This record gives sequence, structure tokens and C-alpha cells, in this order.
Amino acid sequence: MRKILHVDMNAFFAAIEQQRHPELRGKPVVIGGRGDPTERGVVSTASYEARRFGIRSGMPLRTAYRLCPEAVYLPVDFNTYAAISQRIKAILHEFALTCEDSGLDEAYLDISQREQLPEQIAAAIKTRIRAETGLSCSIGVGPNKLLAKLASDMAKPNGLTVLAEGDIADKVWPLPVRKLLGVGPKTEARLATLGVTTIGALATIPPATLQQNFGEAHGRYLHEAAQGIDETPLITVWEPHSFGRQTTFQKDIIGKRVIAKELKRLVDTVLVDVREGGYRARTVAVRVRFADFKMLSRQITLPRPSSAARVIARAARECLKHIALVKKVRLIGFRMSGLLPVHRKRGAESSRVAASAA
DNA sequence: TCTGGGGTCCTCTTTCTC
DNA sequence: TCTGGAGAAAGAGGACCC
Repeated sequence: MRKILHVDMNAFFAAIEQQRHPELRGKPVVIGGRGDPTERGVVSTASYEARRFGIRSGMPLRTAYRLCPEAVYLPVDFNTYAAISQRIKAILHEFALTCEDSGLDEAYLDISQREQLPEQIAAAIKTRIRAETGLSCSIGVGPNKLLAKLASDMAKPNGLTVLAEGDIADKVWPLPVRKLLGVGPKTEARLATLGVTTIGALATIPPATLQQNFGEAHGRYLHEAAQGIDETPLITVWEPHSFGRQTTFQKDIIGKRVIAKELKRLVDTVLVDVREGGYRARTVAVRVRFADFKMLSRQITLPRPSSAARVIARAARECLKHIALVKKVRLIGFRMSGLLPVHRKRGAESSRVAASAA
């Protein structure tokens, strides 16, 4: 039986700002975009004081401002949060050799080999993080990642919850399906049409029905997740699959030249990331979101992997050519995937010549 | 009227190759 | 030269996560 911890920092970005600006403690603080609630952008994190006004992550900043104009709105200071995240991850690594990063503010730890009780280890982690950063976290303990994550979510902020396999019927099944990782608004709505709103109800649906409705992989996942089954290992080494950037214009724009200019800027930025990562890419993709929120994407696979500015820029322009820019554009994005480390010799690649963008 | 950015993974369809 | 099938790869889009 594995022993997995899920560590989740509480309102991470907002807590950091309240920590370094003591005058913000006890006040509603909203982190998002460039910190201007009259601009386009969404809430990254809201302090618990702000959440009392109904402000949530992912909410448009303008909506948050309407709910609580007196809140303090701050831009995302990614570099500072990343530095503090690194300090926390270093602490976690002292407690477990096997540690999976899951964003800046979350991590899974495998403590199966430790003799100590998981609750004792979790309590020690909370004390260390608090002493070294002044921040609090919630920790969930379970026999797998799925249950550990559900557990950490059960007591926030600053909680410590243990979920054993024997607790599934009592503590997990009454929860709404939305609590399961991988169940977003769309899946939740589709499950509701099957009469399923709780994890317990999901557990009674035959796997074949779920696979019919949600596809083979997702159907199987839903069935197993509802029973608390999760064999997935912790991922300790991560290689990027793609690099990309996208930007939302403050005002919807129309005009190929402006869009092409912005695309060129994105291409240059992504190329820096790809080269600094030591990669070349086989596939480039351009996506456009129109004012009506409809999204179109076009991609091209290159004859051979490249990080040459001229090659990539030409491919990006080619993709853009295949998108009819007849409506106002709200967002443009550019992504490079099919990454290959620069030092790796070609050979395993397909000799297929680039397909055209459909 | 509003809905970010940087990612991953999956599914379905189309295209290519043998 | 044409046709058809199978399998792989590419392309497009959707859903989700932090």
C-alpha cells in the first residue's frame, strides 16, 4: 500500500503578497493580469477575505471588481512566486525522495518507505513551511494521488486530512463529481444528464456506459476514479512537449497587418524559449480566437525539426494565411511542438514531407 | 457584457503510404 | 493504371489543470 501526500499551498499568490505587505493582511486581495481590474484579465488567486465576496480563480477581473471594488488588485509577480515555490519544494524534498511538482503551489510526495505515521510527517512539513516562509498549506494523505488530492481539498485552509480506502463510501461518495480531477464543467453537465451528480452515483454507472459517453480512456478513468482507484505513479522527471505564447488584445482588432505583427512578436518570444530549452521543433501552430470566442487553429509539420527564425516565421505566416481573418480578433497564439533536443541526431523521424495546413 | 496564459491529453477526421 | 483496405501520422478541436 502506497502512502501519498498532496501538499497544496493556501491561496498561494495572495498569501505571498500578504506576507510581504503586512498592511494587506486581513484584507481582500486579488491577484491577476496586470493588476488593473478595468483591463481584460482573470483572477489568478483571491485571498480568503476576497473569496467571501464571491471572487474565485478564473473569474474576469472586471467581474471581481464589480463584486468587491475595495479589494486590493495586484499583478501576478511570477518570478517572486516561483522563487518561493522553489524554497518550498526544497523543503518537501527533505521529506521524500519521490516528489512530483504539480504547478507552483502543489506537489505530491511518496512517503511509502518512511516508518513514521503520515500524519506526523505531514504535521512536520506544515511546521517547516510555516517557519521558513510564513505560509500555510493544506495536506491530504491517501493511498494514491487521487485520494490524497481529494483529501487536501477537504480541509482548507491549513488542514490535514487522511483518506483511507475504507473511507471512500463515507467520505468520498457524497462529494459532487466536480471534485474529481478531470471533471470540469462540460463533463459535470454531461454526467448530470445521466442523473449523476455525486461521486457515489458515478460509481454505480457501468464502465461500458461511461466509455460510450466519454470515450474509452476518459470513461475508464471516471469509472476507476469513482471507486478511488488510481495507480498512476508520481512523475518526477518532466520534459516539455511544447512551448507557446498567446496574447489577448485589450480591444478586439481587425486587420491582417496588426495581427501578423503580433504573431511575429510571439514567434520571436517562443523561439527564445525553444532555443534556451535546447530544442528544435517539428510542428508549428497558430491559433486565433475571434470576438465571438470561436477559436481556429492551423498547424504545419516541417520537413525537419528546426529552430531557425526564418523557417519558423515562414511556417507561422503560412498557418496564418489559412485562417480567414474576416471577424474581429481577440486573441492570437503561437506554439511549437514535436520537440527534439538539439544534440540528438535525426533518424527516428519520419521522412514524410510537410503536410499542408488544411 | 464578460470570459488569461501556458500547458497536457484525448478524440475524431483527414491524409498519406504501402 | 486504377482501386481499395489497413495502419500511421497529421490536423483540428475540445476539455481540463494550475
